[in-house]
Amino acid sequence: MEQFRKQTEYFSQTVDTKAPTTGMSSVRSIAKLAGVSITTVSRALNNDPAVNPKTRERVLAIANRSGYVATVGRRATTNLGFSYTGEATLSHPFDAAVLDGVIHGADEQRFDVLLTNLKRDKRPDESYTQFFLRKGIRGVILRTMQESRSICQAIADEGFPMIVISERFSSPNVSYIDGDSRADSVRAVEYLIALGHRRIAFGFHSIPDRDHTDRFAGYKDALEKSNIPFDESLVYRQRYTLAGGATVLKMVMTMRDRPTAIFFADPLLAVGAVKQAHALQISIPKDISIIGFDDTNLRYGVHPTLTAVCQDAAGLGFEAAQRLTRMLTNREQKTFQISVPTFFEVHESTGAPPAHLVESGDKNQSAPAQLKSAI
Amino acid sequence: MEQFRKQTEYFSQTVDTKAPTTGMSSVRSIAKLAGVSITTVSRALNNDPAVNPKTRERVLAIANRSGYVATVGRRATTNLGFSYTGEATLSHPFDAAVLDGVIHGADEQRFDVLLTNLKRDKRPDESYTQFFLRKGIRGVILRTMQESRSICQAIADEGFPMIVISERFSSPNVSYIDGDSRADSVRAVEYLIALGHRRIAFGFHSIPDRDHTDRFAGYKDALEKSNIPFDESLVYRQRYTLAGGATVLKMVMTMRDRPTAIFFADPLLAVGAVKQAHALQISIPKDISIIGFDDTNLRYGVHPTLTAVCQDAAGLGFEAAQRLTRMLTNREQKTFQISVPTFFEVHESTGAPPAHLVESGDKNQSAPAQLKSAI
DNA sequence: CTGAAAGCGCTTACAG
DNA sequence: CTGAAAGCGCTTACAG
Repeated sequence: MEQFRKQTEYFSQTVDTKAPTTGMSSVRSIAKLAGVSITTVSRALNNDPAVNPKTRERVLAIANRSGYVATVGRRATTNLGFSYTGEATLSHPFDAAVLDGVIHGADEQRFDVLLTNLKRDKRPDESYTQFFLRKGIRGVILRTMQESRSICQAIADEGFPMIVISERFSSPNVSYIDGDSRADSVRAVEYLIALGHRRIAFGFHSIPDRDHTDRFAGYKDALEKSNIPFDESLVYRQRYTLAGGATVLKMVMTMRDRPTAIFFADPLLAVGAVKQAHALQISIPKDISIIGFDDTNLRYGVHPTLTAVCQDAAGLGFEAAQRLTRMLTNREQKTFQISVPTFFEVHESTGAPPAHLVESGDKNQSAPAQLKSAI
Repeated sequence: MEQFRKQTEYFSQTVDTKAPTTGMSSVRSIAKLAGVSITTVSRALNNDPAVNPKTRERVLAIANRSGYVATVGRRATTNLGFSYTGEATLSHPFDAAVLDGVIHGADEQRFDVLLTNLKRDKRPDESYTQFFLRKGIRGVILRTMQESRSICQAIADEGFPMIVISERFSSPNVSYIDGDSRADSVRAVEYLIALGHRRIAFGFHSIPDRDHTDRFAGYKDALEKSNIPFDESLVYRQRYTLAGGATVLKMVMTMRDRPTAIFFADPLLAVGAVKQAHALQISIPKDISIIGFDDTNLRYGVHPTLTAVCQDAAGLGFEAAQRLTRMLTNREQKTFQISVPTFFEVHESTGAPPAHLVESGDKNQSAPAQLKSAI
């Protein structure tokens, strides 16, 4: 498929951690390597509480390293897992696009995609490896949030083949692929500043994740670089819905000394704000400029077409699935840490601020000192 | 989840075809029932060409009837399949919403959802039952198009647990759940007629499926009921994209004797048309009325909010998955044939036609005789 | 085209 | 907490 061609990688590092193993892994081969009986291997794989924790750990580590695979009948499974470490957010366009990409990325090596619920099904006493083996999953693609990042780390530590989508990890053993939106967030806000905006609101969703944290940081960076004091009252946290975006717009427009531009870190918020502006007969960009974020092509669905920081969510899913399944097929173990830069597109939702709202004097002048001290 | 509460069924019939079976099904129990050895059962399940086709068929039928389930290790699989009989269209909002519903519907009975590619993986010589067993799938939810409907029939004929989403079948052994949009399509077009519209265009996507065929039929019904001659030149087939909708709008607006309203059978087409209208500074509904179709909540994402025929795609997926997994858990076999009516919502994209484009004379008068004879 | 029997991979009483 | 051995469910030469 055209849309899933390989992306150029700008910030990519690949670490070989193990040579490919040879031969098929079985309870027998694991038993030999672990120096235990096949009985113990079976028990360890099935989480029999009788097994010594140390033994269990050793067996599972060898199982992962040797590429042990559950069988349906006598055949090796070909399931690629797709799991959330926290709440599933599949109704969000980002996730729908990622999954679409994952399915196509799994195509080449003829893997099927199994959607599993870690939260629902993982027994508290079993390891992640045991859980995935039980589901016939050979490798897993993970979606995570800040508060459940440790689960990704734990899965990687067990040595189970995995890759996280849209988070970053400093531990070299955790594979991930993410879109790096911070630089373009800076660029987006600087673009607004260059157009003459000084009071710029920021809207993001209320679930803490790395993407939104990055974009928030980019927003603050840009303000700081232009000596515009950061104003907490211009920051809006909302649920990622159209209603959330509409709320931000309504609040912004009714503020005293209102902002002349809004940068949204979430596609649905941006679309909801545009919609609300139409309803209130507020003209974009004449009355207010809006920059959105777009994981797919929602920016083209509204009028005016949104100036937006964009990433190809389907591409991230495709890349993750293709790399992981190739790794599984070639029986090798690598770690991928890939950051794909976003791109910034200027369309029609941004322009100069309304004349009557611009402070008099030099546009490049920094905000007055009393504003700074107010923070 | 609030959004996945059980829907009221208006047109539902449930047919009991078999009493629940008792005990676990195995090669041994199937062998006994089929009067063959376990060797032959194993061969039949694995599609060994040596097996007599009649024997194979008998064995597979018994396997389905007795609820034979592949095992991972020694455990029964809990995979609910989600498959397309033709091209996958997961990037469409309808499919994304359906899948979201399926996942939540599978939750109650703790099933996982396995996305498989029939086209890619089914070997030409194996039966559907064999294919699904090989994947560890216990029941399958199918998405289909007109030209691959026969695959759904074939799967049902084999006796494999299944349910089709969004098609209808007359054979009593094929389970389905669909949204019935014909009546509301009539209502939508009649609403336009009541507002004074006479030249009403129809836009739908180019992939022949039952939903769109229904809506087209509803469109024609409504015209006929009001004695408005059907005009093929007002029918637009487009790919289900924003660009497709934009094209329809541009073509409609440049027609001689142009339509004053458009009824779209696809959400993306409708959104694309609204967007294009803004770009051309065409006012909705002052210059043209638009009625869309909405599987999710896209109608709220554009301005003006779209008057639309709506269905809850996620609800269809939820219902299908919940019924199928309950059936599998209770080891019973039933057929479901359920039609959930759509609903028609009047919002802001519809109004009276522009005065200068309305034919003089009584609005309720039928079209001139010479137009009728032109068909 | 079919089956009895050996075999494979895994699990599970039983024994220690 | 562990293992030898029996057993389970399925597959696969081998024989006919």
